[in-house]
Amino acid sequence: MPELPDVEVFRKYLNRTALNKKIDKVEVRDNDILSDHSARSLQMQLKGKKFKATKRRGKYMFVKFDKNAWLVPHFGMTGFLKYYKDEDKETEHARVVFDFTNGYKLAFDNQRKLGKVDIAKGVQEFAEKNDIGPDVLEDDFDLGKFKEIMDKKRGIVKSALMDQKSMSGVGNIYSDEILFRAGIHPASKTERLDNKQVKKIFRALKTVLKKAIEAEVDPQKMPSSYLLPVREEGHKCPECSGKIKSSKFSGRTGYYCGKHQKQLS
DNA sequence: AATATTGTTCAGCA
DNA sequence: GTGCTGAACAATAT
Repeated sequence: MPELPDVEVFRKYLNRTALNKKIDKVEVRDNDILSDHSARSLQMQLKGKKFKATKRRGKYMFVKFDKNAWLVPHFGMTGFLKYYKDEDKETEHARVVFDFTNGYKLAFDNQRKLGKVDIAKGVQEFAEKNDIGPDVLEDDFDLGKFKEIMDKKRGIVKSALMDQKSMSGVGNIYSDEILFRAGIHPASKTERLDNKQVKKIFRALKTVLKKAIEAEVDPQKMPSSYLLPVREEGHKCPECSGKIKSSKFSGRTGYYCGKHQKQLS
C-alpha cells in the first residue's frame, strides 16, 4: 500500500486521532523495526511527550514530539496506523505501540517487516542524510524541475519515476497509473521522450496522486477511467478498446494497456 | 508448493 | 566515480 498517497492518508489519520495526547509509554514488540536507536532510548525520548505536528516527504512520515525531534515512520511494502482503545481492536501485526494517558493506543502495524521507525532532528536533515529527493506534490516541484530531472535520467521511464533519489513519492502502483494516464509505455526509454511526453507525464503525476488522496486511496472511489480498479491481466482497458497486459520492468511487475501505451523503439 | 507482493538497499556491471 | 538493473530482505496469500 504505502506510496505517497497512502502515507498522506495515514498522516491525516494521525492528525485527527493521536495528536496532542500525552504519551505514557512505548511498546516495541519487534526490534527489527527500529533503525539505529534502541527501544529503551525511544521510550525515554517519547515518555511524557505529545505528538505536536506532522509532515511528509515522499513515502516518509514525520511526527514532531519535541523541539528538533521527530519520529519518522516508514511503512515499507505493507503497513498502516491504527488508533484504538480496546484490546480486541488491536491489529494483527502491531510492531510498535504508543500508549497514551487517555487509555488509547496508536499502533504502527507492519505485516512484512520491511518498515522502519526512526528518529530525526528534522525533515531536511533526514532527507539529506538518506538521499531522499524532492517530494513530487510540493508546489515548487514544477514542470521545469521535473524536466531537469528527467533530462539526466536514462533507462526505462517507469524506473525513473520510482527512483526516490531523483524525486520521492511514486512507487510501483502509481507509476503504472501515471504512465497509463499519459499513454506512455512503461518500458519507454527516458532519453527518448520528447518535451510533449514529459509534460504529459508530469501532468498525470500531479493529477493521479491528488486524486488518490481525495479518494482516500480506495480503488473503488477512483475515477472509473483509472487503471487502479482494474489492475489485472486481460481486463478490458477503461480508456480504449485494448486489453491490460503485465510484464516485469526492472524487477517489478507493471500493468499497462497494450493498445494506447505504445512502446518507443 | 512454488511464486507473487504496494519498498529499499546493495552487488554487479557498463 | 556514476547510474541502471535485479536479487535479497520478511511474512503471508494464492
